[in-house]
Amino acid sequence: MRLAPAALETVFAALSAAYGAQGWWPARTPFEVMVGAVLTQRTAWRNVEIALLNLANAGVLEAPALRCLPLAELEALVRPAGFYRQKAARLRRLCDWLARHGGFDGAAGLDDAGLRASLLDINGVGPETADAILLYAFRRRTFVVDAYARRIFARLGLIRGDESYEALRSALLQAGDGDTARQGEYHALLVAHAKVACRTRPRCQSCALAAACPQGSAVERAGH
DNA sequence: TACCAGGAGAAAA
DNA sequence: TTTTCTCATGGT
Repeated sequence: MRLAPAALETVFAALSAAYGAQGWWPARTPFEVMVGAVLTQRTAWRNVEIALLNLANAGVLEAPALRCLPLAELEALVRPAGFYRQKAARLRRLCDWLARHGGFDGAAGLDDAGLRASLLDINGVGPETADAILLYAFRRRTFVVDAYARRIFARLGLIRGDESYEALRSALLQAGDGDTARQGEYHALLVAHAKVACRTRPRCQSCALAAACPQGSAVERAGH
């Protein structure tokens, strides 16, 4: 599939004007990015924040400390983020992976494709989690195709919405010529927009993309 | 009260 | 190979 670069640019410009600079990802360290990426799987970010605060207060928001923590204690700390048994095990495997690769700096020695493949090899790290980690922790160029991106681009009529993850990622990468910082900003703007306006039940009256969106005009025509 | 939230992997068909 | 099921808490 193909996407028109101009369409992506229009969306970026409108969202950028509406929401301003996002400065993502909300984390202080690359490791915190990685932990947040796992914890936010199918989970609202506010619940992730509670779990992250628990980890920080326990002094285990760094890989070596978290790796040594008994699993039951880790489960208790990440419980507010939901799916806590799975996520504790996934965080543990992520720490094991870091240790195997000589820490963050060691892993950063891998090239883009090698790093992505290696991350995807971790049980519990799928394509979206891997891309979030690649983009925001390792600053590699990729596109995070999350539920928000899928929903917004589908409502705009730019995609069908049921395409495979890889098909969308490659189309979005090809259409966007931005550098890593811009890719990160793009995804952050999509998240902001999905939370404010393009929610599950869209609030089209306050939508910065309404002019370009079939959904928005449909709502307008219906008199909402 | 029911629904929803930035997935991923295993099991079943 | 594709679809369905499971994992779970907390806010609206």
